[in-house]
Amino acid sequence: MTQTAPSILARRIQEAGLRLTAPRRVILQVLDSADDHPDVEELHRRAQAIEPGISIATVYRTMNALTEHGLIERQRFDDGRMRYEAVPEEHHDHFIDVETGEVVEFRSDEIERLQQDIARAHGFEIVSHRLDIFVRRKR
Amino acid sequence: MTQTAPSILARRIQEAGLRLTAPRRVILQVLDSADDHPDVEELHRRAQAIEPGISIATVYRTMNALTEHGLIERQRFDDGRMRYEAVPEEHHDHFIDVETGEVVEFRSDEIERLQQDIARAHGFEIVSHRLDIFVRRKR
DNA sequence: TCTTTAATGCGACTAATTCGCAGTTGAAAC
DNA sequence: GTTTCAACTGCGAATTAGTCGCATTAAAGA
Ligand SMILES: [Mn+2]
Ligand SMILES: [Mn+2]
Ligand SMILES: [Zn+2]
Ligand SMILES: [Zn+2]
Repeated sequence: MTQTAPSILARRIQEAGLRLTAPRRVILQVLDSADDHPDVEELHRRAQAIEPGISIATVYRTMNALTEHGLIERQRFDDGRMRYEAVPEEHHDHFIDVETGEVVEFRSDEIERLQQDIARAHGFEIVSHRLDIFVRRKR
Repeated sequence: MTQTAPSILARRIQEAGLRLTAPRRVILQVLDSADDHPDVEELHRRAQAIEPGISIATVYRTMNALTEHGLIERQRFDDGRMRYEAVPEEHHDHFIDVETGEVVEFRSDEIERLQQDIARAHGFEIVSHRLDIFVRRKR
């Protein structure tokens, strides 16, 4: 039987003590082949395309489990919904094009370092942060 | 009759072509005397304390009107709800203490400038941005 | 193969916010 | 001061994103 290549996340989900179920296999495959920042509804749509019958509740629960175990990253831009992306090699922040909705990633070591400095000066240690820059294309 | 001093926002709301109604007077008074980042439920609670009978729908609608006219600033930290604050003299970003929920404001001209630089390098112009730093007190 | 218990699908529920509607009222025009 | 009328209000119903209870299924370790 031709079977889909095992997801990169599949290993990690089992290492985390989670079960690798059929719906999860599909969701992980969707996540592996995503290079954007889909929300649950979009993930569900993509999962359905591979294997109809997967419940949206399962997508929600799976994404929660993955997030809690640090296997995926969760973002909320400006519309209400949560968006997901693979845990990146290296932390990055986001430009969001207000006209198109397009998301562009960037990283500034300088900004990261300045945040550390400012937090320290306030007697805080950083747990996490989010820098969303809403932009439009210059012309 | 002793009447509350007219809200600073009262003038501006009329300049914006909005009506200065009784519920709005109360809400504006609440906003003027707030120095934190209350959500709608908290604003409603405070408004009710001054004048019972004000509907939460009115608070929602008023905050939307104020936001649309740029008379107030709207934030969403990490819980789902929207939070509001007076439009600040000068833009600032936020530390959010993950243990207490406390919000501390800060401003870094350097970070602001770097954002401009990076956006420009990507061919973007910045519409707005948000930098939320989730922290805990160092000890 | 057996057993245990996490995971699933479903539909009901919740929380935050919006909306339709009938009645009220600010404020501009008389 | 009175009239006028669209903006605003309170109410409850609707919407949206996400969670949860429950009976059933099925991973995966023994
Ligand atoms: Mn990203
Ligand atoms: Mn602030
Ligand atoms: Zn960053
Ligand atoms: Zn800033």
